[in-house]
Amino acid sequence: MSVTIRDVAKFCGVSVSTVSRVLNGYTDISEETANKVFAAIKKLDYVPNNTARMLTRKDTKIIGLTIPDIKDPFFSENASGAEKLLLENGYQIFYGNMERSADKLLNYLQQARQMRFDGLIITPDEWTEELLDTIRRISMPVVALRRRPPQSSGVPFVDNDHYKGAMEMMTYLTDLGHTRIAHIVLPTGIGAIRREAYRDFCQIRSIEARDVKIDLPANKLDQARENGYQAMKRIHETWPDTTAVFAGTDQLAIGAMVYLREKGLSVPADISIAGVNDMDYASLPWFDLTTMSLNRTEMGRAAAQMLLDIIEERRPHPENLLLGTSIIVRGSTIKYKNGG
Amino acid sequence: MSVTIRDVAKFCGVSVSTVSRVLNGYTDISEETANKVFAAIKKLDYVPNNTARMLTRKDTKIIGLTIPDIKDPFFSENASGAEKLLLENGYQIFYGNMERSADKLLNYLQQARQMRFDGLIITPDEWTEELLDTIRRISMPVVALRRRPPQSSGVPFVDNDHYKGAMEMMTYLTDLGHTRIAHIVLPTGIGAIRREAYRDFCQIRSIEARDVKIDLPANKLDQARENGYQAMKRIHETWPDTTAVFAGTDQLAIGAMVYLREKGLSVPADISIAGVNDMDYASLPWFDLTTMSLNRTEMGRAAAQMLLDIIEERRPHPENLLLGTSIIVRGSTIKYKNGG
DNA sequence: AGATCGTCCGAAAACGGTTTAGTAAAAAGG
DNA sequence: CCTTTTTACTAAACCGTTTTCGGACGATCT
Repeated sequence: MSVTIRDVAKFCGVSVSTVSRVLNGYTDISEETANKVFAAIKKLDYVPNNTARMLTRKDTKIIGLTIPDIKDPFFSENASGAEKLLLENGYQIFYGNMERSADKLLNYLQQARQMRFDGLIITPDEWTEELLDTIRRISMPVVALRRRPPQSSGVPFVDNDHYKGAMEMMTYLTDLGHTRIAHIVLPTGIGAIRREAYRDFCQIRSIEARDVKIDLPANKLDQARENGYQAMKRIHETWPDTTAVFAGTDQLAIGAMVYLREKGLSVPADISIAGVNDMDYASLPWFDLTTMSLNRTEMGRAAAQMLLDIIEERRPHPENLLLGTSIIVRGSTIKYKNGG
Repeated sequence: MSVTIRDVAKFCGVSVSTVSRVLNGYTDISEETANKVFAAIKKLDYVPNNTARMLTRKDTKIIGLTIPDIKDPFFSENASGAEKLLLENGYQIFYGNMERSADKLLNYLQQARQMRFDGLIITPDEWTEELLDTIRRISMPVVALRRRPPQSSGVPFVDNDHYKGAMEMMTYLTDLGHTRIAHIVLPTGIGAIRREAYRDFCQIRSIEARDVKIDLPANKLDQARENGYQAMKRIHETWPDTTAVFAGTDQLAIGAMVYLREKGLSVPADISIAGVNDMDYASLPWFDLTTMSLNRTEMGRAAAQMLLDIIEERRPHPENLLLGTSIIVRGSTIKYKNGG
């Protein structure tokens, strides 16, 4: 069919192993032979068959990277951060789009095993027993992104420090003078962590905790805006004197804004709103949204670095990594004005 | 290292070829043997080595899918449409994130060749000679998405019918009574097609063509909003009596709205605005954007179908495919009111 | 001159599957 | 009862690389 290493060898009258050596940059080759081989390769338009190469070598230089939902730009940025570092280190990336399905993930892990990937970066929506079991069985380096695995699993992971971030946001809001602050909680592990921070904060400052949890399963978060709307409605009906809302997502924040707009309330004059993520349209003048910004690409990069460290055995048991977040202050939050 | 087909064979006292046959569903196997083999596979937790399998077979059941920019949700939806169909047909998808770089694409094609993919769906930003040459050399089925290749290339492609869609949009706007309609042109092939439609339309209806082209290279379209702003500025300064704007993208449309907002002009009272794509936030009440909606997932699906047809030789030379678009009417466009 | 040492290269054995060709035993046909 | 066909399986070649081991040959040392 296509031209093989044997053709190249024959063409320039050397052995197959010599050609292989040249290709892999061995030094025990005379310059003359090397040149002959390179010329032949170009002439015959020879391209090594990677599947054959993978078969003999123990490594494949492929690492798998799962994306929970390819339509969500957040994950895309995660991915591109990881990709960059991996490419620089000579690895190929095999993306897997999970579409928020646990089965797809399980299936992807099997594929990864069949193809003998060198490692995996995964972002499961949930850590089930079955998942942990599969990870154990495929016996390949895995690092987790954005969803903390059980400690017992031994899977290292990287995420933003949502606890600290939420604390900072709450500090910022109270510094503005707000004391009646509601919180819209995502139905995910991250949501839980931020709620913990929120409640801890409320307790420390002795202010009332007003959190509302989105009641959607984690695999349907794409209707975030509608949920923000509903959550804001509940907040407004339950605690009408709320002066600030910390939403678990910019999407939720904007959903909340839609509700307020309908009710004729204005942001930030009547109520301050903050989100999380710094999505690209958060800065539009209509929203001008104060938000807790996460290190999107940096996270992916860090996870990739951690994985490489494991694969190339620079570190046997890397610890978990929590990246810092920052508050981006925009116009949707202002000082609390008594009776204003 | 890990358990191979030979281990399975030994374990249940049959030959390697028998196990292979069982795995591949051959019928000349007694039920008894088959069961023994399946049991052994489960017991030993055997997983076939896909790289070895790929080496002997001529097909790999892998198809490559390039994404120009993983951060752009438009392409993501393309991809997920294609992915669905391909998975259903037993293919794995190997995504390639091009980050708008022609070099990355070239490199990806080389990889595809080394790994012996069965086929490729690509969305190049530009059709260069080098690209065409590489496609020719890798000799594998390719279909193009969203960027029309030169006819001579023989590469089939699928896209939305932008010419027809633009015509429809212009018809819609003139039906509303507008005659001074500006058009913001994308600096891509698609932009050119729509401009052609726009100009043809203007000529037919004897109205003035007012098109402004974004002067950004195709690989920097992420600043679309800023460009929409600038384009609207130019329109407003050049033709202050413009009553409607057809923007090449929702992003551009929103950028235009930002400008108008700054100038104290209101949409749609002072000027009607329409976009293209029906991005998820187009429906937000602040924008409520009339838009030309494209078949995002359907496109990907169609391209995948076309590729499968070629690979499985159902069709030797598929023609190009142009999908229909539709106008989604929202509040950003209204009837032209003379002196209103 | 013989022993020792580098340098450059080749033969052959993997790697883990698939597939072709063939065979022994059982069933069917005459 | 002998031949043909079918059934259920196996041996071995093959896919295209990498890698180990060793060999030839010229240079250097004693």
